[in-house]
Amino acid sequence: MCGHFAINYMKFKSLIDRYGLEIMPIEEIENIFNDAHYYPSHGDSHTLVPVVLETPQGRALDYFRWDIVPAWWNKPLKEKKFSSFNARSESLLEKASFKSAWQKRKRCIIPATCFFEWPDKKLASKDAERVEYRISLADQHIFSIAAIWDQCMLPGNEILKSCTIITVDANEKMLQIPHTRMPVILAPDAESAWLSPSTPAEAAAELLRQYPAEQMISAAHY
DNA sequence: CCAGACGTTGTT
DNA sequence: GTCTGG
DNA sequence: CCAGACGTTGTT
DNA sequence: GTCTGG
Repeated sequence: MCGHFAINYMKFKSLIDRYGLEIMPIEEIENIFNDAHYYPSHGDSHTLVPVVLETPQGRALDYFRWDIVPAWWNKPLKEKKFSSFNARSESLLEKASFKSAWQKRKRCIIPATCFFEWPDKKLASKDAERVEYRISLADQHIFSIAAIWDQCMLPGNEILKSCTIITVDANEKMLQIPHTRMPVILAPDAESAWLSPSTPAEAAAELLRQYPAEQMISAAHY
C-alpha cells in the first residue's frame, strides 16, 4: 500500500532539471507550493498531486486528482465508493478501473522525496505498532513513483484527469517494517521508456519491479 | 443470466 | 465499458 | 484487520 | 480451524 507520500518544496523547484521539463505551469507551482516545506498527499483525500508526463508538445508537469477515476465514470464523484489510490501491478490488465488506462499507455510519474508506511498490524511486534516509517532513497533525492492516469467526463461536461500509484510486493527493506506492499519506484534509466507513448504496455510491465532494498532508507517518523 | 460493481490494505 | 457475484 | 461464513450453477 | 468479504 502507498497512501501517503511527500515532496520537499525546495527540491520541488529542481523538478525542472530533474525531469527535463519542456512545459510547466509556473503559476500553479507558485500558488500551490508557495510556503510549504512539504507537499504531503493522502490517497483518500482526493487531492491534486504533481505528475510528469509526455505530451505531444513535450515533457510536462501537471496536477491530477489522486485517486484515479476511470474513463467510464459519469456520475457525481461523491458517488464513487471504491478505492483506487493504488493499483496492483498484478491487476492492471484485469481490473475495470485500470485496464483501459493501461492499454492506452496513459503512464506518468509522480515525483516524490519520501513516502510513508505503517507497520502491518498483524505482523508487527507490539512495540512497533504505533510508529509510522518514512522511506527515502540513498541514491536519489527526488525519485519517480510509477503511476497511470485517465480522464473522464463528469456531469456538467467537466473533464477530470486523475492518477493512481502502482504497487508491487514488498522487498526485504519494507518487510522489516513490516509491510507487505510498496509503490513501484522507477530507476532513473527506466523513466524515459516508462513515459514514452511508444513503449507498449508489455514492455512497460517489465519496469514494474521492486526497488533495490539496499538503496532504501527507512526511519521512524514521529 | 443480468444486476451491480468497478479497489487496496489491513492505522491512507 | 467490462467484470463479477449471486 | 476481523467478523462471519464454511456450497453450487449460471436459461433446469 | 481456515477462508473470505467488507
